[in-house]
Amino acid sequence: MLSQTAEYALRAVVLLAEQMPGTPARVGELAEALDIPQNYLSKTLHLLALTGVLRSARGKGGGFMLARPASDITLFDIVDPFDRLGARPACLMGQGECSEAQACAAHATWIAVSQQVQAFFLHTTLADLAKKGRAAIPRRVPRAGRTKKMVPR
Amino acid sequence: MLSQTAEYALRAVVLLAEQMPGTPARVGELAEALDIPQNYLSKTLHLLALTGVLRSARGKGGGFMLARPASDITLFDIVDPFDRLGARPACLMGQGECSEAQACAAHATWIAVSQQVQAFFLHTTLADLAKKGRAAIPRRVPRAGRTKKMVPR
DNA sequence: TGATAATAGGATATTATCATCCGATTAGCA
DNA sequence: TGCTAATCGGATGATAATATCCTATTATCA
Repeated sequence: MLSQTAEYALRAVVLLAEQMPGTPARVGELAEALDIPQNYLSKTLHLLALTGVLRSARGKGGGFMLARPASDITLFDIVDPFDRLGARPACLMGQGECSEAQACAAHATWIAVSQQVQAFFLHTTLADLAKKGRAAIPRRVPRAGRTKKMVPR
Repeated sequence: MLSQTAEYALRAVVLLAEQMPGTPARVGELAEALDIPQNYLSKTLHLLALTGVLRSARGKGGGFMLARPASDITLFDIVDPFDRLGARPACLMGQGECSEAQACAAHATWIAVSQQVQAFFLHTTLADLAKKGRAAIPRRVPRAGRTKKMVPR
């Protein structure tokens, strides 16, 4: 669902959200705690600093920290610089076949599903992720239906 | 959302579904019509033949055709050999942090959203895609649990 | 039976993503 | 001011996804 890079970013930022506010965390610490290559994480977080999600401080006592309260940072903010979730093509099939103008029968359904995914990222905040424990939301699981066994890649 | 390969497969199979039943279509035709590299499409469709979605015939008059009625082929059947949509990890963040045992507040919501995506692929058939025009039925997708709050960016 | 038309499929090239290396830059502190 | 700790960021390497090439195999038809 998410690229490796976006997932790294997400995990690191969640960890940052648990940090004492005002105190930056070093990339080395984060990288070790999350088992992520340090130099890679460094660049990833640097990009988030450029987009305004994080603040970075160089030099002794430096590191990364949230640029604003966790409740003001959405998953979209964190993930979008790496995987662009917005601006997704209207149809599953890319350029082909099915468009707003002449939609296939599944078009409306797909749009609805796809927008729920987007809404999830747009509306879920870092603060939501940080809160542990059973969520208030009841778990309603639609049935999975048949699953055919397929040839592995 | 889908890999290039899966998208190619989907578009090609949709085209196959519009073919006269019983008459195979050549890869060359499909590839040209869809602007897909021919040899690449050949292998892609071959895999779908192995999984039983298509039937292939070699030699003169050969080609690919659906192995069963379009209404019996789900999008999952077509896409799963390339992108495994099933068996997706429980949480966005992969190994970390948030699991069934100790879920973050967004966990249940994410699961619900993610399962709607799966349900879409499992329950939408090729016949649905082939039908043009405004859909009669958006096939009733249960609504995701409301997320907590909306933060304007 | 030979010519031709098609898929089958291994080997290989190309490209994008993921990851590492290492020097440059910046800030704090003695 | 110089030492040290940290990010910055360009260059490069590794790996996986995407695409191409070429030959083998198979089926049809004259």
